[in-house]
Amino acid sequence: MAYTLHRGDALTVLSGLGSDSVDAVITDPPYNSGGRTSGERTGRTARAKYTSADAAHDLSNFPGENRDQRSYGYWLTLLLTESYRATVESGAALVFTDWRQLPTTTDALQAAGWTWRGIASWHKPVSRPQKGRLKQSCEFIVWGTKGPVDPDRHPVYLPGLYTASQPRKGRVHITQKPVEVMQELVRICPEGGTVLDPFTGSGSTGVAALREGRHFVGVELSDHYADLAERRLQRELTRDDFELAGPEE
Amino acid sequence: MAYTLHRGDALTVLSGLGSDSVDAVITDPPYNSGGRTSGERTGRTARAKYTSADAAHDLSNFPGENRDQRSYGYWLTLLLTESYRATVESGAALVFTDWRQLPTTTDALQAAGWTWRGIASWHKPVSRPQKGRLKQSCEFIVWGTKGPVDPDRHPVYLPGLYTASQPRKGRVHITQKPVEVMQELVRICPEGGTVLDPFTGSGSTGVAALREGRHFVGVELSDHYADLAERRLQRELTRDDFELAGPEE
DNA sequence: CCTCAGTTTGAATCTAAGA
DNA sequence: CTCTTAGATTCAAACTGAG
Repeated sequence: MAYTLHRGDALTVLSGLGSDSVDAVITDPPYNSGGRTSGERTGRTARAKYTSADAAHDLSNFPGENRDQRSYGYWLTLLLTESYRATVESGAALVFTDWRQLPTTTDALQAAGWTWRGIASWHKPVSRPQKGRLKQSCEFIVWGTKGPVDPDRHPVYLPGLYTASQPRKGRVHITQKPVEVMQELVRICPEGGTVLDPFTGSGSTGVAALREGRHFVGVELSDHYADLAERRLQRELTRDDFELAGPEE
Repeated sequence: MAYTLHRGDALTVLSGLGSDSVDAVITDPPYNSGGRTSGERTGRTARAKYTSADAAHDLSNFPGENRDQRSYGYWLTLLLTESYRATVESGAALVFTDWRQLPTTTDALQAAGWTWRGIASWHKPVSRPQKGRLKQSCEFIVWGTKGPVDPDRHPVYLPGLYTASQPRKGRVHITQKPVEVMQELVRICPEGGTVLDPFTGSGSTGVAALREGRHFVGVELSDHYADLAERRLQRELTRDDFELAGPEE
């Protein structure tokens, strides 16, 4: 298995990728959510929006959270359009989103040419309860394919609900996804194929891909997170070479 | 506890309901999904769409499944607008939907004046796996309130994920919801308050409301299902009188 | 290696005060 | 007025560390 990590803006890097060069796009774009007013959504940092006021941790901020609603949809469409071009026929796209951006995400996916196939839920057992409300304990995975599903070429059965808490020990990103969830999801890509994640962050998608025998192509804008991802991906390869066992963080 | 069951078209009956007369609207409208083309969606009956050809059960068909996409959204907006009028300030609406109609449902809810508050998931563990795909094992509950949430008047904490299989034994409606899920959801209505369900079907929402100490107002167009619902609701009241314990179906 | 008690915190959400 | 910042809320999972 091998990986490539591009440093730079997702749209710019994607437009340089070859057509039909990846088998699946699995990514967690900035949600651009978190606030009732436009000012609250666009004028605050991700850290200010998404970390509890009483949290003691000191995780780094991440960029891309300052678009208004209209331009968020437009930008996501452009991004998914370039991803579509880079993906082979009958390849899949899996896009994380929260409840607020779910309709925008399904619109963008379809506008970009993908055939929308469904919505899966990621349930986080540890989430803040709210008086007088239903808890927001799920994030969502909007998914689609480039053209028809080809079940014979890649006969995999995946769940529609994933339950896992965010990593706590060794967590390095505010919105870091659990590797065990990503390991299930990367199986939508055929073994030996290539997974693309235009928003690599700390690299959980890549780690999962390598562990499951898929190649990985990532893009990350922030140097801080690109360094982190590089380290985690490198360690994964080394571990692979020496056939070490045992769980990572 | 008491219930009222209106027989007739939901929109017509709702427009006759008094303003601010109910505390929560909890309903499962016809999804109008289940086909990729407009022809597939509108040309087949609900029974043909939602049951396998070899299913042994003999569930009655239900109407309201023949709208095209645009008019489905329009109709749902009208319905939620009338429901909004009938609901007290800070009352809640909980609307079931499948993945295909989710964006239309959040649009309709907001167009009708409700403040959209979130999306909860209902997970059905027993659902058909699909080769090359993520399983569609979740339906969704889009919810909102009429104006601000009033957590002090009604301090309840509800989950964001509900897990239960569709009733199999004793199931009388194609899309019948598990009573245990509905019993959790009706708690969004203050105790002693009134729950409205414009698509009563076999009456699971009403049964749950009565069991949890809420009044119930239902509307059902089909005589077949209205009779069934009437019987189940009546039995619930009788059981209540004699204080019988133990599970139903 | 287990149990048990104690601690921490969440892609939240809202109010009130300050600038 | 608007925009920003600080503070309060609260359940349960997941982790810590002692015995």
